[in-house]
Amino acid sequence: MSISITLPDGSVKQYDKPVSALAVATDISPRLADASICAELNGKLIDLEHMIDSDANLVLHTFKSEIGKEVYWHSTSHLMAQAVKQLYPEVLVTIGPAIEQGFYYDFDRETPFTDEELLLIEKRMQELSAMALPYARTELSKAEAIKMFADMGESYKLELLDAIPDTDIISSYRQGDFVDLCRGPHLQNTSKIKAIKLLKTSGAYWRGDEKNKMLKRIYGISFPSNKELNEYLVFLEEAAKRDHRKLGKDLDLFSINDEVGAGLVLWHPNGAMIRHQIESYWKEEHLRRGYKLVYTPHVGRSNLWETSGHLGFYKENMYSPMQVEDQEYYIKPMNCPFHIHIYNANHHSYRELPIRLAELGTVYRYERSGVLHGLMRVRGFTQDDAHIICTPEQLDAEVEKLIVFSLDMLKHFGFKDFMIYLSTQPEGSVGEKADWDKATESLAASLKKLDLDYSVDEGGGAFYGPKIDIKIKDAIGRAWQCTTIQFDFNLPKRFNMQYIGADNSPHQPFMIHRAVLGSVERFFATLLEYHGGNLPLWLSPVQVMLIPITDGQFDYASEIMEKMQAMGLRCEIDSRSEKMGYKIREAELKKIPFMCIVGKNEAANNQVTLRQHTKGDLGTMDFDAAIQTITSHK
RNA sequence: GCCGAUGUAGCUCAAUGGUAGAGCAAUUGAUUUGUAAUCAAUAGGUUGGGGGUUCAACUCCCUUCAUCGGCUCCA
Repeated sequence: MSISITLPDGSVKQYDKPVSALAVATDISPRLADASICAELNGKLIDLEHMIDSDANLVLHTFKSEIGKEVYWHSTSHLMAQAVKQLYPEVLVTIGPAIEQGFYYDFDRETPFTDEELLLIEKRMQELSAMALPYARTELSKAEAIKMFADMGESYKLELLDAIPDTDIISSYRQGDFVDLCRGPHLQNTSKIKAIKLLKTSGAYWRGDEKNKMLKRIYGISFPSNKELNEYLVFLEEAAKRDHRKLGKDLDLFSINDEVGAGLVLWHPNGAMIRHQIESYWKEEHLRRGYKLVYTPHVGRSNLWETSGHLGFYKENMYSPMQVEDQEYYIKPMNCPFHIHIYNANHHSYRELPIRLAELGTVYRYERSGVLHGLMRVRGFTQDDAHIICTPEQLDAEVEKLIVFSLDMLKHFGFKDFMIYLSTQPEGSVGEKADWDKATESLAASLKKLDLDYSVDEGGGAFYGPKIDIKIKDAIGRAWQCTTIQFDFNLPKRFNMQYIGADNSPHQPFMIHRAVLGSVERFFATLLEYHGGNLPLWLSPVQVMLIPITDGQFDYASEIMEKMQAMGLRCEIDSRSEKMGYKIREAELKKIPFMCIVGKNEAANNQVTLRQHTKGDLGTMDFDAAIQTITSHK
């Protein structure tokens, strides 16, 4: 008997009898064996103890791989469930998966877990880890599994089993006195889990449905060493410093005020200047690419929203109507109906298409109180909206242009990592299947042509059309949707949009609804977090702070400031009676890109001393040289 | 909306039922300074709002609003 095991580097190991993945790892190096978490046998995940009895490709996973982390955290969630069951036997277990950063487990328990209890659970987990309990896999029939979990009184597990076909083989994992329904794989034993931190608790609906009972969730994370855990905790602290809500306060960019209302943003002068720069750039780019700018009202008659269908499908996100001379008006949650009426105000020939109407349109949506989040999720926000109205033949080219445009613009702001999603037809959608297929293919084809990685969100489209979304991550790795490119099979029909074709008869155009930044508020927040508040020169509200060393240089500093302002630089003078070090410190804390220090020497020689934010002193130089240095930064 | 936590001066935070306080910021004065905090004085509060318990409430209870972390939903 001969078994050949091929490893990812192409090397082959020969065995004359069945061998475990762990043994193969040991043959490569004992250190690898120690670090290994699980393995992938011909693409299927297995436990390290799994015996390999025929030729196979084998990949060993350590904590370095995503899969390794996932299994590690999943095993930790089992460990946590064991600790919880030991401490609180009355609690029922439900599910406990690994997530992007750590794991959670949902429990059914009347009282919430307190911080003190979290510490107790953590301590028990450490004790259980020290016992090095093996994670033992058992395979059983569904009937056996039902009996086992019924005997244990774990009703949620029975509910999960219900969804599994009767003939399937079920696996369970047992460590010590705890057994859980689980596909696996798992770590060899609990001692592999070295550093544990339970982070927070929350409520979570059973199976994610708000009609179901709310369970008590515990989130945690674990690492193979304390060093890694500490690094992670430091990362969280660093991320908190980049939080746009903190930066917004520290840099005096915006505020949200109780008395004004939740989810309504006040843009302070500094924030407004940044926003102005974003919007100016946005408008220029749109004009360069054949868009027409439009402006539309903030409210519209109820008839409009009836025609558009919003009162049917979007009402719970709309504010109550206001009465004006016996007519009902609604504040707008979207800009589309207005743009369509601009299109419909005239007849259009196929020769005019595509028509691209763009607007920074402020909309208001009712968001449930628990979901508001700084600038990321608000109740009044400005979409960088546009509607592209085109013929079916123009579709592919327009979609491709849009994706290129979106990525170009996001890159201009410094973003590099995007997550792209293609969402397809959901249940209960409007429009013809053939149209959906064509539009979805068009989206997919463009993404492929541009060689972009994307995930498919099956059935995740809007009810009116498929879409492409681009998401960007915030400081702690939460993804927020920015760009969205959505087809609309609904509104062109509802508003009877038409163009006259080459055949001299009316046709219904295709419409794409899109936002590149998503909303100015959310984009601003993401931008701020991405740069940690250290915005590039072109976006900084104050670009240069002039720092006279004594009152004697105030006039000279004013002269410099006027010259800079004439060149379009945004600068201010710190004329307070403070020491230079103090003024520098303040300018650094305000993250102003450049400081221009002028003392006796500079004034006498018509020079300035430049200092760059976070970089320090750049030396004394002539005015022109300083300008050149400053403007060489974008 | 649901689960949990939190709400004290502009900001960051003290004060566990017994006279609301500190640092920074602000104002005023002094200081005229060479690369991340000069010194002093002054002012700043219905302790988120409302109600209750108590001789007495920042502190305990109820309610409401907001914020934070999740769930659900979404740009």
